Amino acid sequence: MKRIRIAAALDASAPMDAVTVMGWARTRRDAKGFSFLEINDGSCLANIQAVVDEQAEGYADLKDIGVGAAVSVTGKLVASPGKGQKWELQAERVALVGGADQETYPLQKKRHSDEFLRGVAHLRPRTNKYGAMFRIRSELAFAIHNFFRGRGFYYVHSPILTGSDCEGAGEMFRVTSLSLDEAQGAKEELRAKDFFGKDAYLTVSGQLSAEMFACSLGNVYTFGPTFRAEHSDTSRHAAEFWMLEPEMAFADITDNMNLAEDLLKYLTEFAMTSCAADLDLFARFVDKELMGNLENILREPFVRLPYAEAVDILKKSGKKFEYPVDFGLDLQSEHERYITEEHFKKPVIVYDYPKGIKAFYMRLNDDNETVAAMDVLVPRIGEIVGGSQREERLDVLETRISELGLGKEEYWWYLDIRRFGSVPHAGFGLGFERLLMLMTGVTNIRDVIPFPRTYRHLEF
RNA sequence: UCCCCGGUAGCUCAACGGCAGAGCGGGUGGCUGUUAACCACUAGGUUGGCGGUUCGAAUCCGUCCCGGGGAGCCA
Repeated sequence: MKRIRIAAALDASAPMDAVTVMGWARTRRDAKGFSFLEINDGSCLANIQAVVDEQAEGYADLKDIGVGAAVSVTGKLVASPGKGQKWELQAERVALVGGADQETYPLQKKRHSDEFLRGVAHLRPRTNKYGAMFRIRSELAFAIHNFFRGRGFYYVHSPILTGSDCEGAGEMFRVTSLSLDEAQGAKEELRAKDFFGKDAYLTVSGQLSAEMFACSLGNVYTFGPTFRAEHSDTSRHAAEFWMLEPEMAFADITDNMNLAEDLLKYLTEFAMTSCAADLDLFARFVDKELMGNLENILREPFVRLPYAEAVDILKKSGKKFEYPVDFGLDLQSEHERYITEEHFKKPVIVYDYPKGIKAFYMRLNDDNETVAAMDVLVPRIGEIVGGSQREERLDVLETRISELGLGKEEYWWYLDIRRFGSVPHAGFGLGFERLLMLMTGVTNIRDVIPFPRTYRHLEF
């Protein structure tokens, strides 16, 4: 089947003969003796308009070609006399490839609500909005690889199955090969019977793996699915999501902040230039302020704000917050939003958090009170990046582990990297879905994932 | 897990204690180089489930289910 993608056809510089387009009908407008058929094949947002007159082969099939039907049209690509499109396809032959019953096909020739489309997630990429979304998702994934490859980072495939329950980032999904019938008996017996002979989980983070490889290959990143069994039922959480986690050896928290800022600016610029047509849909129909917000990311350096100063700003704001503000307490959503949306009105990197509210592996600062952690806060999303310089001193790390009541044995390999050729290193995690929400103005994570998995929802 | 809002035709919604409606979509016919075309006709409902109050419930109450928003936790 020789065919031309619609994106290529609409981009033609001259008329063409014997062009075949295959795709799904978006709408059909009948006139006496001929019809306009709009076809989309997913290659771009735009449809191609085919003009089918009654002489064309297969004209009789046209009555069965409604919204959603798969069709093949062969003809001449000619300049369109009508308004709204440069090129159109003068059909010589039309064929119905796969019909769609108009009474039961769920998608109509009009706008649907996001809630409704979630119920037909298998069909929603056929809509303009979700087609655009998933093209942008694909493009930005490639942009991430481009960015890191261009800077000499290696892509590490961190494991998805893990035997350590100490990745330290929330509730984990347990993985077992035992059937429900076999899963009876004492814990030790079950472990012995199970596939790995020990407890197994789905990863919640690739960070620990990335640290190991940073301390070998230098600069690396992981980018893949991660899983959290939190009962978080919100528009910003999913049980399965993609996370990007770069890690750099011989790097400190400032290098880390620079990398995060460069990355966000690169991806923003990339989206605006390489996904312009698809992004425009979101700017027009989803978030009127989208382009302004994206330009705001590019325009100026991000604010770099020590946690202690953030607390001062919040205390002096005169704002009534639901949750208390004080040194040593974590910043709540409302606080982060105030700082980035109201006070600075641009991305803010908050760093040097009190050690009590951060993970054990973050590097203890000389003040003995704070750790070299950094969060990038952006308007509308809140925290998009969270990272730190890692504790590279064996004794300090061991003390932190025991302070927090964690078992040293579990971490033997993690500690080994501090035992043998330890170096300062730093990295961060970026939620890919939250990045997509930032880039498109979409406010629900379920609408930036092809088939979202959330608490109590495992459909498709 | 907690708080708030909602569930009525395929979709988006109206009716808010007294005969269940509109727009869009579907079907049929017409018309036009049309642009989410246009015009006419037409089909389509156990008002989320169960129970209660009432002469009478889509409407009030209870409960369960589902959807949305917010919070916590985080990415």
